[in-house]
Amino acid sequence: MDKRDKLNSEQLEELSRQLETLTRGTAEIVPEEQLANKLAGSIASGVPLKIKLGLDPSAPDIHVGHTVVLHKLRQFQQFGHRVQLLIGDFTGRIGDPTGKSETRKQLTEEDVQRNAATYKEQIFKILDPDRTEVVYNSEWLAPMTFADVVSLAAKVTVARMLERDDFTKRYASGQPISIHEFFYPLMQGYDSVALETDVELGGTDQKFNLLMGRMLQKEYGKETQAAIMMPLLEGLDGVQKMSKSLGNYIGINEEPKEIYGKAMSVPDELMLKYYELSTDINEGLAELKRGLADGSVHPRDAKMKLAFTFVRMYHGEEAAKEAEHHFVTVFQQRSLPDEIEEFEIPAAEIDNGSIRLVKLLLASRLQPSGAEARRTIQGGGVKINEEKITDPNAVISVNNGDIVQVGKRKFIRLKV
RNA sequence: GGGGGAUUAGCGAAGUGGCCAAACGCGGGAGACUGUAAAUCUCUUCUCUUACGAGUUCGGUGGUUCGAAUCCAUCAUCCCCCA
Repeated sequence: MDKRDKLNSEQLEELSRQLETLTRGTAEIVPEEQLANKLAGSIASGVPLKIKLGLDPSAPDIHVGHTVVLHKLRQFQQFGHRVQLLIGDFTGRIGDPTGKSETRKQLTEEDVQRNAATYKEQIFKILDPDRTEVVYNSEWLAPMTFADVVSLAAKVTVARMLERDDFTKRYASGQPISIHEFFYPLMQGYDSVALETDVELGGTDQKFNLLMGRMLQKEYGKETQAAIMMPLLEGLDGVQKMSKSLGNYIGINEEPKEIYGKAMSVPDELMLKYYELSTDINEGLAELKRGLADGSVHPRDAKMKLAFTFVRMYHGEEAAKEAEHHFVTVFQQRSLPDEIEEFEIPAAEIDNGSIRLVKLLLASRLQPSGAEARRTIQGGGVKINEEKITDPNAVISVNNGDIVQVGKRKFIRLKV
Protein backbone atom coordinates (compact mmCIF):
# COMPACT_ATOMS: atom_id res chain seq x y z
CA MET A 1 0.00 0.00 0.00
CA ASP A 2 1.12 3.49 -0.65
CA LYS A 3 1.49 5.48 2.52
CA ARG A 4 1.69 8.65 0.53
CA ASP A 5 -2.06 8.66 0.11
CA LYS A 6 -2.50 9.58 3.72
CA LEU A 7 -0.28 12.62 3.70
CA ASN A 8 -1.58 16.15 3.59
CA SER A 9 -0.08 18.64 1.18
CA GLU A 10 2.37 20.00 3.72
CA GLN A 11 3.61 16.51 4.50
CA LEU A 12 3.88 15.69 0.83
CA GLU A 13 6.11 18.69 0.42
CA GLU A 14 8.28 17.49 3.27
CA LEU A 15 8.47 14.09 1.61
CA SER A 16 9.64 15.43 -1.70
CA ARG A 17 12.19 17.59 0.09
CA GLN A 18 13.59 14.56 1.89
CA LEU A 19 13.58 12.43 -1.22
CA GLU A 20 15.30 15.08 -3.25
CA THR A 21 18.17 15.36 -0.81
CA LEU A 22 18.46 11.73 0.13
CA THR A 23 18.56 10.36 -3.39
CA ARG A 24 21.12 12.91 -4.53
CA GLY A 25 24.53 11.47 -5.20
CA THR A 26 23.48 7.87 -4.66
CA ALA A 27 24.60 5.17 -7.04
CA GLU A 28 21.53 3.02 -6.65
CA ILE A 29 18.53 2.62 -4.37
CA VAL A 30 16.80 -0.72 -4.12
CA PRO A 31 13.92 -0.22 -4.35
CA GLU A 32 13.41 3.50 -4.60
CA GLU A 33 9.65 3.10 -4.22
CA GLN A 34 10.13 1.50 -0.86
CA LEU A 35 12.35 4.25 0.41
CA ALA A 36 9.74 6.82 -0.52
CA ASN A 37 7.08 4.75 1.17
CA LYS A 38 9.07 4.37 4.36
CA LEU A 39 9.79 8.06 4.47
CA ALA A 40 6.12 8.77 3.97
CA GLY A 41 5.23 6.45 6.81
CA SER A 42 7.73 8.14 9.05
CA ILE A 43 6.44 11.59 8.23
CA ALA A 44 2.88 10.49 8.89
CA SER A 45 3.61 8.76 12.17
CA GLY A 46 6.45 10.92 13.42
CA VAL A 47 8.53 7.80 14.06
CA PRO A 48 12.05 8.17 12.71
CA LEU A 49 13.50 5.54 10.39
CA LYS A 50 16.37 3.33 11.47
CA ILE A 51 19.33 3.73 9.16
CA LYS A 52 22.10 1.20 9.47
CA LEU A 53 25.76 1.40 8.63
CA GLY A 54 28.07 -1.51 9.32
CA LEU A 55 31.66 -0.87 10.30
CA ASP A 56 34.62 -3.17 10.21
CA PRO A 57 36.25 -2.79 13.62
CA SER A 58 39.75 -3.59 12.45
CA ALA A 59 40.62 -0.36 10.64
CA PRO A 60 39.65 2.59 12.74
CA ASP A 61 41.28 5.31 10.67
CA ILE A 62 38.64 7.09 8.74
CA HIS A 63 39.42 8.74 5.45
CA VAL A 64 37.42 10.86 3.08
CA GLY A 65 36.30 7.78 1.14
CA HIS A 66 34.53 6.47 4.22
CA THR A 67 32.81 9.78 4.74
CA VAL A 68 30.70 9.38 1.63
CA VAL A 69 28.22 7.17 3.45
CA LEU A 70 28.59 9.23 6.61
CA HIS A 71 27.48 12.39 4.86
CA LYS A 72 24.46 10.56 3.54
CA LEU A 73 23.69 9.36 7.05
CA ARG A 74 24.04 12.90 8.30
CA GLN A 75 21.39 13.99 5.84
CA PHE A 76 19.04 11.36 7.20
CA GLN A 77 19.72 12.67 10.68
CA GLN A 78 18.97 16.20 9.60
CA PHE A 79 15.52 14.97 8.68
CA GLY A 80 15.16 13.47 12.13
CA HIS A 81 15.97 9.85 11.39
CA ARG A 82 18.13 7.68 13.60
CA VAL A 83 21.40 6.02 12.71
CA GLN A 84 22.36 2.53 13.84
CA LEU A 85 26.12 2.39 13.82
CA LEU A 86 26.90 -1.27 13.79
CA ILE A 87 30.33 -2.29 14.97
CA GLY A 88 31.03 -5.72 13.56
CA ASP A 89 32.91 -6.89 16.60
CA PHE A 90 31.78 -10.48 16.24
CA THR A 91 32.86 -10.55 12.64
CA GLY A 92 36.17 -8.98 13.58
CA ARG A 93 36.81 -11.52 16.25
CA ILE A 94 36.44 -14.38 13.83
CA GLY A 95 38.95 -13.05 11.34
CA ASP A 96 39.26 -11.74 7.86
CA PRO A 97 36.53 -12.51 5.30
CA THR A 98 38.67 -12.74 2.22
CA GLY A 99 41.49 -14.33 4.17
CA LYS A 100 43.81 -13.61 1.30
CA SER A 101 46.52 -11.45 2.69
CA GLU A 102 48.27 -12.50 5.83
CA THR A 103 45.72 -14.08 8.08
CA ARG A 104 44.43 -11.12 9.92
CA LYS A 105 44.87 -11.47 13.60
CA GLN A 106 41.72 -11.90 15.53
CA LEU A 107 40.76 -8.90 17.50
CA THR A 108 40.46 -9.09 21.23
CA GLU A 109 37.75 -7.49 23.27
CA GLU A 110 40.08 -4.61 24.14
CA ASP A 111 41.08 -4.10 20.50
CA VAL A 112 37.46 -3.81 19.56
CA GLN A 113 36.72 -1.39 22.36
CA ARG A 114 39.68 0.77 21.56
CA ASN A 115 38.92 0.83 17.85
CA ALA A 116 35.30 1.58 18.48
CA ALA A 117 36.27 4.54 20.65
CA THR A 118 38.54 5.88 17.91
CA TYR A 119 35.79 5.38 15.40
CA LYS A 120 33.25 7.27 17.39
CA GLU A 121 35.54 10.18 18.01
CA GLN A 122 36.10 10.57 14.26
CA ILE A 123 32.63 9.74 13.10
CA PHE A 124 30.99 12.25 15.36
CA LYS A 125 32.80 14.98 13.51
CA ILE A 126 30.17 14.28 10.88
CA LEU A 127 27.31 12.49 12.56
CA ASP A 128 25.04 13.82 15.27
CA PRO A 129 25.70 11.71 18.38
CA ASP A 130 22.24 12.41 19.74
CA ARG A 131 20.67 10.65 16.80
CA THR A 132 23.14 7.79 16.67
CA GLU A 133 22.95 4.47 18.39
CA VAL A 134 26.12 2.40 18.55
CA VAL A 135 25.50 -1.35 18.54
CA TYR A 136 27.70 -4.45 18.50
CA ASN A 137 26.69 -7.51 16.55
CA SER A 138 28.26 -9.92 19.02
CA GLU A 139 25.22 -9.14 21.12
CA TRP A 140 22.99 -11.33 18.98
CA LEU A 141 25.49 -13.36 16.97
CA ALA A 142 27.55 -14.71 19.84
CA PRO A 143 24.68 -16.47 21.63
CA MET A 144 23.49 -18.28 18.51
CA THR A 145 23.72 -22.06 18.67
CA PHE A 146 24.94 -24.26 15.89
CA ALA A 147 21.33 -25.15 15.19
CA ASP A 148 20.49 -21.45 14.83
CA VAL A 149 23.36 -21.04 12.42
CA VAL A 150 22.33 -24.01 10.32
CA SER A 151 18.80 -22.73 10.17
CA LEU A 152 20.12 -19.33 9.08
CA ALA A 153 22.31 -20.95 6.44
CA ALA A 154 19.35 -22.97 5.18
CA LYS A 155 17.68 -19.80 4.02
CA VAL A 156 20.16 -19.18 1.24
CA THR A 157 21.24 -21.43 -1.59
CA VAL A 158 24.75 -21.90 -2.85
CA ALA A 159 23.71 -20.72 -6.28
CA ARG A 160 22.44 -17.51 -4.75
CA MET A 161 25.70 -17.05 -2.88
CA LEU A 162 27.74 -17.57 -5.97
CA GLU A 163 25.88 -14.73 -7.62
CA ARG A 164 28.03 -12.35 -5.66
CA ASP A 165 30.42 -10.78 -8.07
CA ASP A 166 33.46 -11.52 -6.02
CA PHE A 167 32.51 -15.17 -5.59
CA THR A 168 31.55 -15.57 -9.25
CA LYS A 169 34.93 -14.41 -10.38
CA ARG A 170 36.90 -16.41 -7.91
CA TYR A 171 34.88 -19.53 -8.58
CA ALA A 172 35.24 -19.17 -12.32
CA SER A 173 38.96 -18.59 -12.16
CA GLY A 174 39.59 -21.40 -9.73
CA GLN A 175 40.52 -19.20 -6.80
CA PRO A 176 39.65 -20.79 -3.49
CA ILE A 177 36.55 -19.77 -1.60
CA SER A 178 36.26 -20.92 1.97
CA ILE A 179 32.91 -22.01 3.29
CA HIS A 180 33.13 -19.57 6.16
CA GLU A 181 33.21 -16.73 3.69
CA PHE A 182 29.61 -17.51 2.92
CA PHE A 183 28.80 -16.56 6.47
CA TYR A 184 29.85 -12.97 6.22
CA PRO A 185 26.95 -11.89 4.04
CA LEU A 186 24.68 -13.99 6.25
CA MET A 187 25.91 -12.32 9.40
CA GLN A 188 25.63 -8.86 7.93
CA GLY A 189 22.16 -9.64 6.67
CA TYR A 190 21.14 -11.06 9.99
CA ASP A 191 22.23 -7.86 11.67
CA SER A 192 19.45 -6.12 9.79
CA VAL A 193 17.00 -8.75 11.00
CA ALA A 194 18.05 -8.24 14.60
CA LEU A 195 18.00 -4.46 14.36
CA GLU A 196 14.84 -4.20 12.27
CA THR A 197 16.65 -1.84 10.02
CA ASP A 198 14.63 0.34 7.66
CA VAL A 199 17.42 1.49 5.41
CA GLU A 200 20.96 0.19 5.09
CA LEU A 201 23.76 2.18 3.54
CA GLY A 202 26.92 0.96 1.91
CA GLY A 203 29.23 1.38 -1.02
CA THR A 204 28.34 -0.12 -4.37
CA ASP A 205 30.70 -2.95 -3.52
CA GLN A 206 28.36 -3.86 -0.70
CA LYS A 207 25.36 -4.44 -2.93
CA PHE A 208 25.18 -8.16 -2.42
CA ASN A 209 25.40 -7.89 1.33
CA LEU A 210 22.79 -5.17 1.47
CA LEU A 211 20.40 -7.24 -0.59
CA MET A 212 21.06 -10.21 1.64
CA GLY A 213 19.69 -8.14 4.50
CA ARG A 214 16.44 -7.65 2.59
CA MET A 215 16.21 -11.30 1.81
CA LEU A 216 16.80 -12.48 5.35
CA GLN A 217 14.40 -9.95 6.81
CA LYS A 218 11.75 -11.35 4.54
CA GLU A 219 12.64 -14.92 5.52
CA TYR A 220 12.34 -14.02 9.17
CA GLY A 221 9.00 -12.32 8.61
CA LYS A 222 10.21 -8.75 9.11
CA GLU A 223 9.61 -5.67 7.06
CA THR A 224 12.39 -5.46 4.48
CA GLN A 225 14.95 -2.69 4.40
CA ALA A 226 15.69 -0.40 1.53
CA ALA A 227 19.30 -0.45 0.36
CA ILE A 228 21.18 2.66 -0.61
CA MET A 229 24.43 2.22 -2.48
CA MET A 230 26.82 5.13 -2.55
CA PRO A 231 29.44 5.44 -5.27
CA LEU A 232 32.98 4.59 -4.33
CA LEU A 233 35.19 7.61 -4.24
CA GLU A 234 38.39 7.36 -6.20
CA GLY A 235 41.53 8.31 -4.33
CA LEU A 236 44.13 10.94 -5.10
CA ASP A 237 45.44 8.91 -8.03
CA GLY A 238 42.05 9.34 -9.64
CA VAL A 239 41.84 5.71 -10.63
CA GLN A 240 41.57 3.33 -7.75
CA LYS A 241 39.14 3.64 -4.91
CA MET A 242 40.41 5.52 -1.95
CA SER A 243 42.03 3.21 0.53
CA LYS A 244 44.64 3.33 3.17
CA SER A 245 46.65 0.48 1.76
CA LEU A 246 46.96 2.22 -1.59
CA GLY A 247 48.09 5.40 0.11
CA ASN A 248 45.78 7.51 -2.03
CA TYR A 249 43.67 8.80 0.80
CA ILE A 250 42.96 11.90 2.84
CA GLY A 251 42.58 10.91 6.48
CA ILE A 252 40.21 13.02 8.49
CA ASN A 253 42.52 12.91 11.48
CA GLU A 254 45.45 14.25 9.52
CA GLU A 255 47.07 17.60 10.10
CA PRO A 256 45.27 20.56 8.57
CA LYS A 257 48.18 21.31 6.24
CA GLU A 258 48.25 17.71 5.08
CA ILE A 259 44.55 17.63 4.39
CA TYR A 260 44.70 20.89 2.52
CA GLY A 261 47.67 19.80 0.47
CA LYS A 262 46.28 16.42 -0.36
CA ALA A 263 42.98 17.94 -1.37
CA MET A 264 44.85 20.21 -3.78
CA SER A 265 46.25 17.18 -5.53
CA VAL A 266 42.83 15.72 -6.26
CA PRO A 267 42.51 15.36 -10.03
CA ASP A 268 40.39 18.11 -11.59
CA GLU A 269 37.94 15.65 -13.08
CA LEU A 270 37.04 14.37 -9.65
CA MET A 271 36.60 17.70 -7.97
CA LEU A 272 32.84 17.88 -8.33
CA LYS A 273 32.44 14.31 -7.23
CA TYR A 274 34.40 15.12 -4.09
CA TYR A 275 32.23 18.16 -3.49
CA GLU A 276 29.05 16.23 -3.90
CA LEU A 277 29.93 13.11 -1.99
CA SER A 278 32.35 14.11 0.70
CA THR A 279 31.53 17.60 1.84
CA ASP A 280 28.65 19.16 3.69
CA ILE A 281 28.10 21.60 0.85
CA ASN A 282 24.76 21.02 -0.79
CA GLU A 283 24.01 24.36 -2.38
CA GLY A 284 25.65 26.01 -5.31
CA LEU A 285 27.18 22.95 -6.89
CA ALA A 286 25.33 23.49 -10.13
CA GLU A 287 26.71 27.01 -10.47
CA LEU A 288 30.18 25.80 -9.67
CA LYS A 289 29.87 23.17 -12.36
CA ARG A 290 28.75 25.76 -14.87
CA GLY A 291 31.52 28.12 -13.89
CA LEU A 292 34.12 25.44 -14.40
CA ALA A 293 32.64 24.49 -17.74
CA ASP A 294 32.54 28.00 -19.18
CA GLY A 295 35.88 28.98 -17.71
CA SER A 296 34.63 31.72 -15.42
CA VAL A 297 35.87 29.75 -12.43
CA HIS A 298 39.50 28.74 -12.31
CA PRO A 299 39.73 25.06 -11.37
CA ARG A 300 42.49 25.92 -8.93
CA ASP A 301 40.21 28.27 -7.02
CA ALA A 302 37.43 25.74 -6.93
CA LYS A 303 39.85 23.21 -5.57
CA MET A 304 41.15 25.61 -2.96
CA LYS A 305 37.62 26.00 -1.74
CA LEU A 306 37.31 22.23 -1.60
CA ALA A 307 40.52 21.94 0.37
CA PHE A 308 39.35 24.68 2.71
CA THR A 309 36.08 22.87 3.24
CA PHE A 310 37.79 19.64 4.20
CA VAL A 311 39.95 21.30 6.80
CA ARG A 312 37.00 23.32 8.09
CA MET A 313 34.91 20.17 8.55
CA TYR A 314 37.52 18.33 10.54
CA HIS A 315 39.54 21.05 12.25
CA GLY A 316 37.39 24.15 12.15
CA GLU A 317 37.37 27.49 10.40
CA GLU A 318 40.54 28.87 11.97
CA ALA A 319 42.67 25.87 11.07
CA ALA A 320 41.32 26.04 7.54
CA LYS A 321 42.43 29.66 7.18
CA GLU A 322 45.86 28.81 8.47
CA ALA A 323 46.22 25.85 6.17
CA GLU A 324 45.22 27.96 3.24
CA HIS A 325 47.66 30.69 4.16
CA HIS A 326 50.40 28.11 4.48
CA PHE A 327 49.56 26.68 1.11
CA VAL A 328 49.59 30.04 -0.60
CA THR A 329 52.92 31.12 0.85
CA VAL A 330 54.74 27.86 0.48
CA PHE A 331 53.42 26.47 -2.76
CA GLN A 332 52.09 29.39 -4.69
CA GLN A 333 54.55 32.07 -3.73
CA ARG A 334 57.29 29.57 -3.15
CA SER A 335 58.40 31.29 -0.03
CA LEU A 336 59.14 29.88 3.35
CA PRO A 337 56.33 28.87 5.65
CA ASP A 338 55.64 30.93 8.75
CA GLU A 339 56.34 28.11 11.09
CA ILE A 340 59.19 25.74 10.57
CA GLU A 341 59.99 22.86 12.78
CA GLU A 342 63.21 23.28 14.66
CA PHE A 343 65.91 20.70 14.62
CA GLU A 344 68.70 20.70 17.11
CA ILE A 345 71.82 19.09 15.76
CA PRO A 346 73.37 16.76 18.31
CA ALA A 347 76.62 18.37 19.42
CA ALA A 348 78.52 15.19 18.64
CA GLU A 349 77.69 15.54 14.96
CA ILE A 350 79.15 19.00 14.66
CA ASP A 351 82.79 19.29 13.86
CA ASN A 352 84.23 22.72 14.25
CA GLY A 353 80.94 24.40 13.41
CA SER A 354 80.43 22.28 10.31
CA ILE A 355 78.61 19.13 9.39
CA ARG A 356 78.41 17.02 6.27
CA LEU A 357 75.18 17.76 4.48
CA VAL A 358 74.33 14.10 4.01
CA LYS A 359 74.70 13.53 7.73
CA LEU A 360 72.50 16.46 8.51
CA LEU A 361 69.70 15.23 6.25
CA LEU A 362 69.95 11.83 7.82
CA ALA A 363 70.07 13.03 11.40
CA SER A 364 67.12 15.32 10.91
CA ARG A 365 65.16 12.51 9.22
CA LEU A 366 64.63 14.62 6.15
CA GLN A 367 65.99 11.66 4.23
CA PRO A 368 65.75 7.98 5.10
CA SER A 369 69.21 6.86 4.05
CA GLY A 370 72.55 8.28 3.13
CA ALA A 371 72.36 6.98 -0.41
CA GLU A 372 68.94 8.51 -0.85
CA ALA A 373 70.18 11.79 0.56
CA ARG A 374 73.08 11.86 -1.89
CA ARG A 375 70.75 11.24 -4.79
CA THR A 376 68.38 13.97 -3.74
CA ILE A 377 71.24 16.43 -3.40
CA GLN A 378 72.60 15.54 -6.81
CA GLY A 379 69.13 15.84 -8.25
CA GLY A 380 68.95 19.43 -7.06
CA GLY A 381 66.38 18.82 -4.37
CA VAL A 382 68.16 20.34 -1.40
CA LYS A 383 68.42 24.00 -0.49
CA ILE A 384 70.01 25.79 2.39
CA ASN A 385 68.74 29.27 3.06
CA GLU A 386 67.05 29.07 -0.34
CA GLU A 387 70.29 28.29 -2.10
CA LYS A 388 70.57 25.06 -3.98
CA ILE A 389 73.39 22.72 -3.01
CA THR A 390 74.26 20.06 -5.54
CA ASP A 391 77.52 18.67 -4.22
CA PRO A 392 76.74 15.43 -2.40
CA ASN A 393 79.92 15.72 -0.42
CA ALA A 394 79.27 19.24 0.71
CA VAL A 395 80.29 20.12 4.21
CA ILE A 396 78.31 23.05 5.44
CA SER A 397 78.88 25.37 8.30
CA VAL A 398 75.85 25.59 10.48
CA ASN A 399 74.42 28.68 12.04
CA ASN A 400 71.51 29.06 14.33
CA GLY A 401 68.37 29.63 12.30
CA ASP A 402 69.61 28.26 8.99
CA ILE A 403 66.80 26.82 6.92
CA VAL A 404 67.23 23.47 5.26
CA GLN A 405 64.72 22.52 2.60
CA VAL A 406 64.25 19.19 0.88
CA GLY A 407 61.98 19.03 -2.13
CA LYS A 408 59.07 21.38 -2.16
CA ARG A 409 57.58 20.70 1.17
CA LYS A 410 60.03 19.66 3.82
CA PHE A 411 61.70 22.32 5.91
CA ILE A 412 63.63 22.50 9.12
CA ARG A 413 65.20 25.35 11.03
CA LEU A 414 68.54 24.53 12.55
CA LYS A 415 69.35 25.03 16.15
CA VAL A 416 72.94 24.70 17.16
C1' G B 1 45.63 -39.78 -2.24
C1' G B 2 48.48 -39.07 -7.20
C1' G B 3 50.86 -35.81 -10.87
C1' G B 4 52.58 -30.92 -12.44
C1' G B 5 53.98 -25.73 -11.75
C1' A B 6 55.36 -21.40 -8.98
C1' U B 7 58.11 -18.38 -5.14
C1' U B 8 63.23 -12.49 -7.91
C1' A B 9 63.75 -5.53 -5.02
C1' G B 10 57.12 -1.63 -2.91
C1' C B 11 54.17 -4.25 -7.05
C1' G B 12 54.24 -6.79 -11.92
C1' A B 13 57.89 -9.28 -14.64
C1' A B 14 62.87 -10.83 -17.22
C1' G B 15 67.06 -13.51 -15.92
C1' U B 16 68.43 -20.81 -16.04
C1' G B 17 76.67 -21.23 -13.43
C1' G B 18 80.88 -15.84 -14.00
C1' C B 19 79.62 -9.86 -18.33
C1' C B 20 73.86 -9.78 -12.05
C1' A B 21 72.85 -5.11 -7.32
C1' A B 22 69.92 -8.18 -11.13
C1' A B 23 66.69 -5.98 -18.00
C1' C B 24 61.89 -3.75 -18.52
C1' G B 25 57.07 -1.66 -16.87
C1' C B 26 54.30 0.42 -12.85
C1' G B 27 54.73 2.80 -8.37
C1' G B 28 58.07 6.18 -5.37
C1' G B 29 61.70 10.48 -4.98
C1' A B 30 64.01 14.97 -7.25
C1' G B 31 64.34 18.60 -11.20
C1' A B 32 61.93 21.49 -15.55
C1' C B 33 57.05 23.27 -16.81
C1' U B 34 52.84 24.54 -13.59
C1' G B 35 47.46 25.47 -10.50
C1' U B 36 51.46 20.45 -5.04
C1' A B 37 45.54 18.99 -11.45
C1' A B 38 46.44 16.54 -16.04
C1' A B 39 49.92 15.86 -19.94
C1' U B 40 55.09 16.12 -21.22
C1' C B 41 60.53 16.03 -20.61
C1' U B 42 65.19 14.81 -17.59
C1' C B 43 67.58 12.32 -13.62
C1' U B 44 67.03 8.71 -9.88
C1' U B 45 65.17 4.08 -7.37
C1' C B 46 69.38 -2.13 -1.73
C1' U B 47 72.82 -0.29 2.07
C1' C B 48 77.47 1.81 3.70
C1' U B 49 81.35 4.91 1.87
C1' U B 50 84.15 12.13 0.59
C1' A B 51 86.06 9.27 -3.43
C1' C B 52 88.28 4.66 -4.94
C1' G B 53 85.47 0.89 -3.24
C1' A B 54 82.89 -2.49 0.04
C1' G B 55 78.83 -5.22 2.14
C1' U B 56 74.00 -7.74 2.12
C1' U B 57 70.05 -9.43 -1.51
C1' C B 58 66.60 -13.32 -5.68
C1' G B 59 60.83 -18.04 -0.13
C1' G B 60 63.91 -20.73 4.45
C1' U B 61 67.99 -24.08 5.50
C1' G B 62 72.02 -27.07 4.04
C1' G B 63 75.14 -28.65 0.01
C1' U B 64 78.02 -28.87 -5.02
C1' U B 65 81.54 -25.30 -7.27
C1' C B 66 87.29 -21.24 -7.77
C1' G B 67 82.40 -18.87 -8.51
C1' A B 68 75.09 -19.76 -7.62
C1' A B 69 69.14 -15.82 -8.44
C1' U B 70 70.75 -19.78 -11.73
C1' C B 71 72.79 -26.87 -10.14
C1' C B 72 71.46 -30.61 -5.99
C1' A B 73 68.87 -31.90 -1.28
C1' U B 74 65.37 -30.56 2.11
C1' C B 75 61.56 -27.58 4.45
C1' A B 76 57.67 -23.94 3.89
C1' U B 77 53.86 -21.42 1.28
C1' C B 78 50.74 -20.80 -3.03
C1' C B 79 48.46 -22.48 -7.60
C1' C B 80 46.83 -26.09 -11.44
C1' C B 81 45.25 -30.99 -13.15
C1' C B 82 43.48 -36.00 -11.88
C1' A B 83 40.87 -38.89 -7.86
